[in-house]
Amino acid sequence: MSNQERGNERWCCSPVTGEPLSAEQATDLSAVFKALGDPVRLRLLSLIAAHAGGEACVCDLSGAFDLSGPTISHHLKVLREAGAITGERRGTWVYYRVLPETLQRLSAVLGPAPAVSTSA
Amino acid sequence: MSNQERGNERWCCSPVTGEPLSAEQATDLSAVFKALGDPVRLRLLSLIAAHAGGEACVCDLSGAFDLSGPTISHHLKVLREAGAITGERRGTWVYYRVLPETLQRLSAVLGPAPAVSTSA
DNA sequence: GCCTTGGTTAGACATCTGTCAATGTAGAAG
DNA sequence: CTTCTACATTGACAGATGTCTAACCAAGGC
Repeated sequence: MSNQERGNERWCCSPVTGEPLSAEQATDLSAVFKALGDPVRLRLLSLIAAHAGGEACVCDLSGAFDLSGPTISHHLKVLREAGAITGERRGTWVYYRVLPETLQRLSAVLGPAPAVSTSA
Repeated sequence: MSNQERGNERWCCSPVTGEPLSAEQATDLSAVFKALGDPVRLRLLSLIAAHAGGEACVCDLSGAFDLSGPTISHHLKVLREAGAITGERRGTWVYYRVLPETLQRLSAVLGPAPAVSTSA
């Protein structure tokens, strides 16, 4: 089996308790987990997600950390490249927002996830 | 690790879309995400979870990788220390199994929570 | 006792990662 | 055009991480 293309095979999958991940699926998913595997990035993500309007500019975020601007910028880039967030420039500021489908994918893999409404 | 004050404060939390994680929660959770942030470990986890009986010995696992025994052992240790799996020796073999509550905790944080109230 | 098999531990080493200071860029405001 | 603010990129560096080989421990079987 497993003639996986970038379709469902590779991106969506039953929980790990179902059948084992292929090497490709694991590589793919672990890249996102890795991005979340840093306290700063995980907090950045949650700050963005929880911010009013579902988006936040860097200026809203950097105040929560004792880190330099470039470091925050670096972490945001990692999250962006992992597909966890997107950034859009509006005027002087850059607004970030979460990409829910990426997080849902992880959630689905991890577990018996709370019954999600909108089908698979 | 083990006995942290398991008041819901630190261990359980609403999805990131709810309210931002505290620094401690983020540190705690990111450690587990980090453990899953490696293709080999993620596949190990899924192989264990999907194995018959919910457990697998190292001999069942190492065949799936082009890695030395010690390397597999190292990854299993990382997963164990992150609280994702446990290992138990029975006779000659060591059997590993998944700790579902850890995975569920991650899933809960990531999850868009069943459409409760879309307050934001 | 002595091997053999299954697995972990200990070092060693190259690569990756998080951080910062310095510099660069995009837009707004004089 | 110049300058200021908001962010990003570059380059450097210490520390973490993944991998290996070699050595070690545990359980059986001879």
